[in-house]
Amino acid sequence: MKENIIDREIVKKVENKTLNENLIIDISELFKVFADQTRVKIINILLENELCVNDIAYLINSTSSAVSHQLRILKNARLVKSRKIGKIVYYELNDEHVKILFNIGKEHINEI
Amino acid sequence: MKENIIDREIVKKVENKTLNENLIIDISELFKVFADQTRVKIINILLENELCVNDIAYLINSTSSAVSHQLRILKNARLVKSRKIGKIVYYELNDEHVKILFNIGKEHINEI
DNA sequence: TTAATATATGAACAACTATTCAAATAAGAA
DNA sequence: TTCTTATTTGAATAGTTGTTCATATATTAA
Repeated sequence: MKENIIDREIVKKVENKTLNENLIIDISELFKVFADQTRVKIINILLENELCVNDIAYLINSTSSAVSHQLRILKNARLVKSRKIGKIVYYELNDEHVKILFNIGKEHINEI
Repeated sequence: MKENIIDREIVKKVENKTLNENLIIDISELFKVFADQTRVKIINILLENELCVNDIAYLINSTSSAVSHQLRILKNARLVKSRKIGKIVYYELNDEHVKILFNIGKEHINEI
């Protein structure tokens, strides 16, 4: 498992600033949520409007079941929040981080 | 597949601003690269120093083979670049977007 | 009450992916 | 040359995950 060290000085320097394991896990878990076409499509159409499950499904050409599953994942990650009016559930983005991450991702793509 | 439309007015409004399919795919592909603990660990230790494969493997307690596989994925996504000196290959982050995405991800975690 | 609609949920399946292992390169040392 | 080291690579395996399907729940209308 452990490999030989090539440059001991740099390794020691870096060792002192490594983030703790749990933060690394949390960060990768957050990005996992963005790592799916369906969820990115949902985030994209929610950028400026709240929408209900059926309309989301219609707009991304999917089923309400598939969308509902993905909305649960987005909600668990605190990326969307919802409010219920009668039998309709409206979803919207939870905060600015979502938009910022989405837009920086888009920037990176455009500059490749 | 197609669901009923609940709010036709909003749906029409949103339909006119949907990003094209390819951009959505590219964005989700980009975030997929961040969606793995090993790759996030690699990005984390490369934030301030370039490092060779063996030292990366040592620092994240992995093998050079596993790291090499992941570095290839990071390189294909243009998130890292490398230079070779003798038999040693040094990897560093490719641009500021990587750091920005990483840090915004971290911010989001800290505010949850 | 019954019927229809919107959403949520659990299980099963198929597709994807990270790691391991073995082997192959590539470069320097002996 | 041969040996050792650093890195890469391909195949196999195990674990993960998104969609589908059937069903359940919740709300409104009739």
